[in-house]
Amino acid sequence: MGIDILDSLGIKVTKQRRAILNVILQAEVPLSADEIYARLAQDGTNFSTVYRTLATLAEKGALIKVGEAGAKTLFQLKDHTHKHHLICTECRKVLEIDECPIEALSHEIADSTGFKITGHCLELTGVCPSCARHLLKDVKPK
Amino acid sequence: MGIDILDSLGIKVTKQRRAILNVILQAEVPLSADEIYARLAQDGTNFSTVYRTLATLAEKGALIKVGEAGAKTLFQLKDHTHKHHLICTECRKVLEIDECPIEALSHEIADSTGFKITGHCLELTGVCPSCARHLLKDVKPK
DNA sequence: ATTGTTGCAAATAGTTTGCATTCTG
DNA sequence: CAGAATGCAAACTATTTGCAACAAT
Repeated sequence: MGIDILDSLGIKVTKQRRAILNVILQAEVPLSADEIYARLAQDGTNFSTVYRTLATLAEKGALIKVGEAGAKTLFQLKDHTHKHHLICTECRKVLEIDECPIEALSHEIADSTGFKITGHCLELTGVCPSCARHLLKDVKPK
Repeated sequence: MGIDILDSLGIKVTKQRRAILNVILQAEVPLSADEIYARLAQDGTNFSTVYRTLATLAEKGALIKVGEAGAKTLFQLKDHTHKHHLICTECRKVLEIDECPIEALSHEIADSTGFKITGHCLELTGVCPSCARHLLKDVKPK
């Protein structure tokens, strides 16, 4: 599983890369490098390898980076079915959003700016219902 | 200049804060902490103070953070006139985009998810005309 | 056999923090 | 004057890199 993906990118198929890709394939949400590393612990894959593999996969276009400015980078499959995220600023829970109002916009912008548009990132932040409840009771910790 | 902003946030007006805010007010594009620090060099404002001030201003809602995941955080005024960005992946040039197709979307999403939507971030990436030209000639460096 | 990939440890980059000092309201 | 803000240096966190050993094509 995932071998075909690695193969089709024209990079060597190694045990580590398969393992990393599997973690990502099995995840329902975008993961950070250290979350991926944690789920890999038994396999004895090195942290540097995780970073290098993620960088390679992102460069080859198999993964995309998401996440807020200044926060840990999250990685997810560059999915055919294009998804955006809604992130809870309290607990960091991530929800997927279906709509993507950008495709249309991007042609327009390419024309007016001369840029070759290669990607976009749309993220909404908010407070999820469960955190909202806690915030009402407790004084906000930290 | 900018004093009224600080005042209205209910925080103390100091020389450093005024200087930092002025740099931001005068910038036409979002700036990173170190860019702000650089433009402040003569004023002898400390780097920590820059970070602390930016954090405070962002917390109070006067600034927003933008920028790609994993890259340096950029700060800009939270403008009434809501702007998004188009960033060149080669030279990091930043262009502003006028349209914001999100406002409408966010009500819809708030309803369906129960989240209280507090913000959003939309960014497009691409290659600017000038970098596109260079990429044609040179082999891409690095 | 050759070249790309990995592990390890050390280096960076960006950002945050503790504490004594200084300044604003 | 009291509490908030600053400077400085040191701590952190996330990420990257040099190099020798190793594995995939």
